[in-house]
Amino acid sequence: MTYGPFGPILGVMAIGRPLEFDPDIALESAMHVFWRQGYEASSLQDLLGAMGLSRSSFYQAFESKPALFKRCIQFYRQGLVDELQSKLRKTGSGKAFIQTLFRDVAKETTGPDGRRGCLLMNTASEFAQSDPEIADLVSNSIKNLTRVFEKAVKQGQQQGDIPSDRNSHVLANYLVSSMSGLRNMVKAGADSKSIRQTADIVLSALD
Amino acid sequence: MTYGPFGPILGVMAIGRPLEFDPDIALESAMHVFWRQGYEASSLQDLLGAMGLSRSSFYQAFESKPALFKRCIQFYRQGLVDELQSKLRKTGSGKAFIQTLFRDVAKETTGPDGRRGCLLMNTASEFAQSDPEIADLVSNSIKNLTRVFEKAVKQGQQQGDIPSDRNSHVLANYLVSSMSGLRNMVKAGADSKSIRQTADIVLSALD
DNA sequence: CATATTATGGACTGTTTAGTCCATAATTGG
DNA sequence: CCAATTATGGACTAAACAGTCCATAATATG
Repeated sequence: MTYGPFGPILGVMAIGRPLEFDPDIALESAMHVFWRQGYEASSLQDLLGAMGLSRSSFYQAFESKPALFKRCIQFYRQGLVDELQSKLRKTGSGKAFIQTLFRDVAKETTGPDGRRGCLLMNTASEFAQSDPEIADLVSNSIKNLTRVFEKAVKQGQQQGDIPSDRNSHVLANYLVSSMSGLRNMVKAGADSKSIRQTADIVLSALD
Repeated sequence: MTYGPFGPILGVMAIGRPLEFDPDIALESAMHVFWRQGYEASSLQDLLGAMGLSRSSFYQAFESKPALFKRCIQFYRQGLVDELQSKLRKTGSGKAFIQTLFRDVAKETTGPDGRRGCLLMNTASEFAQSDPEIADLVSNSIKNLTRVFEKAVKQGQQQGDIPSDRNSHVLANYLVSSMSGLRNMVKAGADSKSIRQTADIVLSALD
């Protein structure tokens, strides 16, 4: 019994011809296309090119363009939340974690991956409430994200770096909103210096 | 000599068959479509329907879809800046003007025109820097907008309502960024109460 | 080696897209 | 009333769009 490059899963060998691509890598490639260009501006051809798939393989594996997009959002959310939680753990200080996060937005003005914002906020902007399923997906993802910020705020309060009389949930909402605004300023063409200055004012709410 | 409904301008009677529509009203109708749906999601058919024009009349008067969009952005910017300046004048207090503006975002969660954000920020989000002409248009429009905020901040400082040791330009950038974030939270589905709470934290930077 | 099953490549489809063209209508000026 | 000019309606076009279909390839199992 031989094993294909992407099987077996849980010891169950798939029957029939094996996939010639890694679905997770293809999904991630598609995510980057949507992240850079948005949903409407990403054609199936763009996506197939980035994923390295033929139409047949794509439709067999991902059902449709909207279905792919929804999976991309979940994939993005998962990666983002994991990354933030890991950073928070490593940093130790709740306040320092938040400060670094906001100050680093100034770095997003350069490079090939600069000025692409956050996929969740980009999607909120593109769809607003026009598609209920996507609205739900975005809303829930942002709630997840907010929970990480809230955790960081509470940690900062316990560590004596953030005033304890503040409502951590409200502060977390404020941070998410501010991050969204900051990143949209980057998209609008703001330079690194003004982003950094704005970030510092945002952060002054934690003092 | 008779006068058509939209002529003459400056006493010059146009030769040939007169327009059957008001170009400014048509432009405004198109603007609302782009505002609600974004550029890519607005088909020519959507636009023609809203403007009440045939294809021929449209292309004769507005050249192309991208050309129309650019005019819509300028139209929006003009209206927005005029409206804000008028409000600032009427309010008298620079700080109160800013406070009202931010607190009123909470009202944007309801009604048919709710959750559509700001056309300029929506466009920044949709295009980022992918189209140089649009990037320029958005960047300049935001600068205009920022100038109004800066004026309000300076006024507030002269009136003793905002600390004078703060850089008014940096504060203005912060306010524009925060407004963008707040409105994107509205698009993401945030409720009126949390928007109001976030707005109040944003405004605490003026104390 | 045969059969069952799934994956793949490429051709194909119907729809929608932005944009063009032309015959006709409505106006001004002579 | 006629010529010049501009506007309009509607048919038309070529390209792009998302999605389908089918013949063939590659694997596992018996």
